[in-house]
Amino acid sequence: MRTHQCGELRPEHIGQQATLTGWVATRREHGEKLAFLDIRDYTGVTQAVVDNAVDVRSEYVVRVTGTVAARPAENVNDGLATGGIELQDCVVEILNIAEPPPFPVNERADQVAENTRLQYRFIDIRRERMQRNLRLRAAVNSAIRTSMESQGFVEVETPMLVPSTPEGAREFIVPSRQQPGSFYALPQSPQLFKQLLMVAGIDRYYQIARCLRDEDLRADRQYEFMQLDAEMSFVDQDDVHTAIGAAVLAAAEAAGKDTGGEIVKITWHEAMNRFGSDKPDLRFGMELTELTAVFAATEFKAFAGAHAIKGVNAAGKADEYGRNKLDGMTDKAKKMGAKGLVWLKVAADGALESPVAKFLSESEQAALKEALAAQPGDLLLIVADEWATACEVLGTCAATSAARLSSRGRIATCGSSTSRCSSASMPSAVAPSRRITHSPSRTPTTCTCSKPTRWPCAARRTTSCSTAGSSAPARSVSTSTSCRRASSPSWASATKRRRRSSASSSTRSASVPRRTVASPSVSTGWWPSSPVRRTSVRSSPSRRPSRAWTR
RNA sequence: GGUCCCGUGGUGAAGUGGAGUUCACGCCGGCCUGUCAAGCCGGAGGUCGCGGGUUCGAACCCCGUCGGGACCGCCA
Repeated sequence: MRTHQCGELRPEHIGQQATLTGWVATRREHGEKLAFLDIRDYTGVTQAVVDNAVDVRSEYVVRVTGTVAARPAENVNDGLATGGIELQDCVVEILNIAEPPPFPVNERADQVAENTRLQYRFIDIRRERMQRNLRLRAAVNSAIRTSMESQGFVEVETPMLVPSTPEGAREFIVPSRQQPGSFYALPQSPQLFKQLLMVAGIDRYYQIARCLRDEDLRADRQYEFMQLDAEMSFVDQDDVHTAIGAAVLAAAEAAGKDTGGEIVKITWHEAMNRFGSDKPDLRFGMELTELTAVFAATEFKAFAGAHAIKGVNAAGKADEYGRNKLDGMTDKAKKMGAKGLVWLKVAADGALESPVAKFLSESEQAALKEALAAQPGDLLLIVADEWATACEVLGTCAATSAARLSSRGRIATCGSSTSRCSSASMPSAVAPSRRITHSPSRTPTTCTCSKPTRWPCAARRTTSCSTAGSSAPARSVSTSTSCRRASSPSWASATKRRRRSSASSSTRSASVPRRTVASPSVSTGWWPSSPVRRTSVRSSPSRRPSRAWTR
């Protein structure tokens, strides 16, 4: 059908006959006879010079046979990988005609409403960027698999149709045809099964698992996402870090990132202490400074007797932050549980400008400036509170102002890790075109895709380590590869939730009224599933009111 | 469940009470033999989401409704 692909031909092919297949990306006509056609496939475009009248339009699918020729020196296109050559004496065969596309099949489509792009997904994916994203995703997944397998992990797929699992999120449910009134749940994560695998002696399990959570959407949140899920037997914490770290590095390298070959380890305590966050962004250095000693003997009531006093220097930000912004930041700090937020601006003469400056002695002001390495134009932020509160609040302030800098390009961020990437995958999360009423007359097959799958930007790493009850000592890790929100619950709160959740799971699993009648034989692999009669879609009744699913 | 924002040719935008809905890209036709987002000339394409109201007059204001989006609640 073809001898080469559209991004393949180079000057070394000059003189050869070549046949290309692809889509007509653009057509530039000169008179009745001469036309330049850009033929596109996923590898790139090649210019074909057609000097016989052929009526081809945008997005026609064609096969072009011609001779690879050097372009005249003045017509070489350096912006194109194939720009040194062109196909001449072409015979064009139209394989399929096409209507004009509803939006341009190039980077301009980034401006087009997402719903329109989703409606014509087959056109959208023709675009270079979308092709690249899909292939990037495949490369990352492949690198993860290779890494995990080289470390002795066994890929095991767990079922999609399962009984309800006791986790925090609402589950998608699937009605049972055989047993009306009973439902399967779609897994929020493969949590339960992997521990059984450890008990069963698999030793090392992994899976790039699809997780489904029926929670309300956000711009960067989706109904379904993928997560690297793993479980290991007979290991300690370092073994887990090493194994998963290798996979994360492999994934980053597959994405073309320079990793330095190492993941820096710091303890949670150190992360909180230095950055006020359990997910610190090490790209900017706004570290928190311990100021408790500076104000040990202070008469300023807000500082006296505080468990911890932490400060951060937002260098050069004094002018940027007016009273309004500072008040807003103070409000935010209070909402986070702090008693207040002290700010001080360093004036040109080095004096501290602040509502509270008069309460601080000369020596305290001097020590403060020294501790924070304050220079004129700097904005100093201080929180005196419980240690955790002080750290967390200041960490948030620092991250906010750093993000503000980043968005203005004043901090170099590593590309895609902060920018929102366009959707790369097929629209996997299908949403009903209108509200599902769960009436028998309306079936989900009428659904249209309304929500894209947005694929990894900042991969949020949720690393959970838990030992599996009566099994061999095991460690589990889930590394989410989807864009969950950066403001998602902290490690501490997540842990609390997990404990609550798992505490309820033991009682819950007994209290869920499972049907013991002959279960439909669902061959999802190795685990027999059976539908469960549901009166609540919530898996954790202690946290939310039951909700009848009978509407 | 809540708050806010947006619906104008195929696409993206402008127009916020009064002249003929405007512009760019795309599309169709003509001219054009070295373009590469080709160029020049001409043309077609609109229920201004829908319904009601206010007004001499509504794309514009009000009410309702449908659709979309952002955020909060929610979400390992």
